[in-house]
Amino acid sequence: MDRKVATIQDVARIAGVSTATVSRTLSKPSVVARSTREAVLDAIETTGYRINATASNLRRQRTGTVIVLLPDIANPFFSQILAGLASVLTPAQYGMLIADTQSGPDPDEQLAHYLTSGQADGVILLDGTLSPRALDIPGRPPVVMACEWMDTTTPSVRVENARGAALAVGHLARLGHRHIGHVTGPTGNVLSETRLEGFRDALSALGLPLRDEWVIEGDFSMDSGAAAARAWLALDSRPTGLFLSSDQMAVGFMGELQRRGLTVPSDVSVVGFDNIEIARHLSPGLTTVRQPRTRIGVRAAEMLLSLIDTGLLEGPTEMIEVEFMARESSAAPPR
Amino acid sequence: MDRKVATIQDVARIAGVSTATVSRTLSKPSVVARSTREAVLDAIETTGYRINATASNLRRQRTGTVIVLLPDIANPFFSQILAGLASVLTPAQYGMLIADTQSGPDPDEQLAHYLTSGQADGVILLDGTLSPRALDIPGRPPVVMACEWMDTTTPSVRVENARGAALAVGHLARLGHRHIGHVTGPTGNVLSETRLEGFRDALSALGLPLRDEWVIEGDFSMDSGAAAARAWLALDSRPTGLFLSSDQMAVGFMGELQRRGLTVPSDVSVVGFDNIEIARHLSPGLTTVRQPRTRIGVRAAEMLLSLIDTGLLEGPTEMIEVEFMARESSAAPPR
DNA sequence: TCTTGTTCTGTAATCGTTTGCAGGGAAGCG
DNA sequence: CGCTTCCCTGCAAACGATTACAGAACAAGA
Repeated sequence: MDRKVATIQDVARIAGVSTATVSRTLSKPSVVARSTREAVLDAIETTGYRINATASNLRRQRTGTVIVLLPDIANPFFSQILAGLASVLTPAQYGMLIADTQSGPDPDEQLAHYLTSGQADGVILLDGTLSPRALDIPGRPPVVMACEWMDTTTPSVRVENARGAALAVGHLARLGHRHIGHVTGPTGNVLSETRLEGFRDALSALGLPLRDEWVIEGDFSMDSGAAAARAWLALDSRPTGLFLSSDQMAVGFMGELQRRGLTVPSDVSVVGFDNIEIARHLSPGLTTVRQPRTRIGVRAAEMLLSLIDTGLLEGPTEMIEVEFMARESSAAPPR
Repeated sequence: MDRKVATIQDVARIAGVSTATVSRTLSKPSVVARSTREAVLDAIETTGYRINATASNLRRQRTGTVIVLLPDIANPFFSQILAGLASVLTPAQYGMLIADTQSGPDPDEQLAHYLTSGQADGVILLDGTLSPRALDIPGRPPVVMACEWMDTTTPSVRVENARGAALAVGHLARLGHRHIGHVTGPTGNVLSETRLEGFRDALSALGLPLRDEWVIEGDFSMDSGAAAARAWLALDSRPTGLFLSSDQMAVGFMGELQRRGLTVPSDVSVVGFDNIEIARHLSPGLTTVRQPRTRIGVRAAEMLLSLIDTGLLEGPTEMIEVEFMARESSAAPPR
């Protein structure tokens, strides 16, 4: 009976045609005569034939797979980007192979492995800390970076990080804050650097003071946000408004302050970055800069597909707009 | 030069042996003579040869891929399970293909598609709402369910959901609560049902009353938690302690109450389920039931690999322990 | 010397598709 | 009626590996 899965040969035999015709019926139906096409489709129906992707890929010299390399699968920030990627790749018949750069030994090595192994038609790279030299492989499949980036030549999808920082600073300034601080992401990360720069530029454009001790180092995590809260408390002169480079840090920051009996925004105004889902469910709701993460994924996937199919691209980098979300965690400074 | 990627033929030619020998050098080195082995390895080195996975898989009638089917990629709850899966599958040379059951049209159809398409050597199923009939496919690859489950025959990894509920109820009762309510997950979901049942059983075991209106329907999301807060506020007689079937709902619940000026745990004690990262960063810290999600992923992957390799399994289901985490969101009821 | 066994290697078939090429037949045209 | 053109279809060669089988070389034992 069904002891074996049907192959194209079985279909061909039953339909009384050659395997070539069956294949063509599936790939370009327009070139086969209507009557044969129907016979073939009937035979496919009765046999329950499903095309063997491995064989097809071997013959067509492709893999039907794109690899998504991210620094940390467990970080929920990426899950929505994955959703965006999947929404484009799945309909285009590409599978998404997910790999974690942190789990293996050497991340650069791992990238090189995937680029040379021929296991993928393309790579989506979400980790900007790899070295650009790792991409120096002749004949490698196309690579698109998303969120983070490494250089100006590799195609990438980014958000307006500097503008987001400026929006945050402008908002705090408009509320009356003159002493504004910042909690950064990890050093060396392009996002951290770009947002910090945007923060600095916005301050000086507004003629506001910037003290070194008002820039507290974090690493995007909730824990580092809680640590930043303790650092802020320990300051002699505390900024009244704070822009944190990620919502996760803002959550940790506010939580730590509240557990110590302080109140946001009465004691300090807080602005985050990302607009993760929880931002509007917190109390107070977290003022933040929205990054359309699904859209980032969608655009990155579209760019990659275009590179795979045509090898061409309109522009090397695509900039995605951010949007400011004012909520209750920011208010006028205490007098 | 490097215009083409080297094949096993190139290696064979350079090493002066047949392709069979090259293949053997790679798969079982012990059967080839030491001198030839070294010559082959040298040739591999100079050509930069990498085995073509597609061709190898075609010949060996496997795919080197397992498919992970989950209800919603964007849900951060799953990302840590994915991390656990990856930590086992990647070292075992399996790729992880991620697919979303909600994105496509008919989830059952989608599962059937993956089971018959021969695109995977195994399937990890994280969605228990599919119909068990969808697994009724002769010769299908092995399937392991994780977190949720559908029947007693399909291998699965679960946590002690009923016990978790009992721990939550016991904790509240010990604090002095006599009126305890519950916010459920979506109806039809096994986790919702099992936790609800555990909740009911625990109440009656303790001789505590259960009113129907104290069971509020949710769907695991933060939004539904906020909605539950409004429903709780609208009750004539409100339970003083509440067990919510997910931390996300607890977050939404507490946030909504706090924004309306109420205080947790003074006005109501809250216990969640999952112990997501944010639980300990909230203010007050969220009392909850910990599910070791990485471990769930690890065990599910190990079971699947064992099924793929040997077709055997020790037991059909594996139960993972939960752990109660008392924090500040629960306290003695208001007098 | 002949037989037997061991160890290593090569030949060639095979996995299930896709696709360039060529041929058969019908239709159109002069 | 002959020639060209156009559809449609089949033949057969790939794609790049794995592996059953057989054969070669050599050593050891009788």
